[in-house]
Amino acid sequence: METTWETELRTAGLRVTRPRLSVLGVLAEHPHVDADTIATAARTVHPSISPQAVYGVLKALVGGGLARRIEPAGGPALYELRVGDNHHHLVCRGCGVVADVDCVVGQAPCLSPSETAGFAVDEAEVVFWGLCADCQVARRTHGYGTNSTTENSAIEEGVGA
Amino acid sequence: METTWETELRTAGLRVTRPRLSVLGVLAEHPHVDADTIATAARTVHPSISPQAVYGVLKALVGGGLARRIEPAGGPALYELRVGDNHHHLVCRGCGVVADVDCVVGQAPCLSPSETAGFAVDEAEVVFWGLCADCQVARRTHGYGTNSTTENSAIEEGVGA
DNA sequence: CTCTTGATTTGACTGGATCAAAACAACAGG
DNA sequence: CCTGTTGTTTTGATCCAGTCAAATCAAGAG
Repeated sequence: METTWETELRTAGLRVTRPRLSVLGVLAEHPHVDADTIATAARTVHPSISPQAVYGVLKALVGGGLARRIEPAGGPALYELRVGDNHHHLVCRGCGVVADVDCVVGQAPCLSPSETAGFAVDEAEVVFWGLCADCQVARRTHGYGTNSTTENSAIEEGVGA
Repeated sequence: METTWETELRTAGLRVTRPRLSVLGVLAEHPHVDADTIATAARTVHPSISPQAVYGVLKALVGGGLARRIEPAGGPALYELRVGDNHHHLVCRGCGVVADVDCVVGQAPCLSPSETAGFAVDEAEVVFWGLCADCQVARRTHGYGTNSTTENSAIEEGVGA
């Protein structure tokens, strides 16, 4: 598998280094994670990696088109490997879990606002806010979100496609 | 005009204070501004207002449903008075200008992802990214975005409805 | 006018992210 | 295989938006 990443890195004109492979490994296992979680997870594979190195790697990956950065309001930025297929996200207000959703209605509608006001639009970003299944249960059970504040990153869930 | 805001504040169960009226005044003139710009502008009317007071006021306004907070990726949070009508935003990658757009296709489509993955969705946030008219010209003229970095807030532009 | 309660001020602090310079490693060429 | 160049990683400092807590102050009820 790593061979694939090596190829992709080279194709993007990036050198193949241990930190980069570690980060790619983490991203492959966890679809939506923040920089800090990536650093922690990557350290199990490559102990000496520093948080700043992770930022550098992520910047390089995003720049090279291997990863995508998403920034849900009110939280740290998350990174994912799914690039190229324009898909959107479901974010849980309770625990911060992010799930993928394929483009809402086919392909085109997402990219055409009624009035562009002179803007040259190149991307439509759609974020659905709500409560994930777990948080709905928690809220009904304990009266108010309980398992919420504890872990609001590092968790992930893949759905679309 | 202030009378209206006084009424709205009271209706929301909030006290009518000078800082609040100042902030509302700024928001009425500038549809999409960040907290810092609001503080600066409000100071022309009420010199002694502190940045933290602005955060407090904004929090109160958002909590009371008088203002809405939007957080475009990569920039500080912006605030606007248009609440209740679900409209979306066009953000310029060059200068950060934000313009309003009415709901893409009528009302409903915005709220139905193809797969909810068990989520109870309550809001669909749509952000269109692109280049505003000015930045398109600037980019074509100077080869690369020029008037960009200088002012990326405090500017605003109203369009939809 | 006075009192209560909520709002503002002041000042310190957090967390995510960026920057710059120095140490280091990938990989092309000999 | 060895060497040099150049892009990466490290280290450490720094920035900015935003938050928190205690003290002061003013809105509005009585």
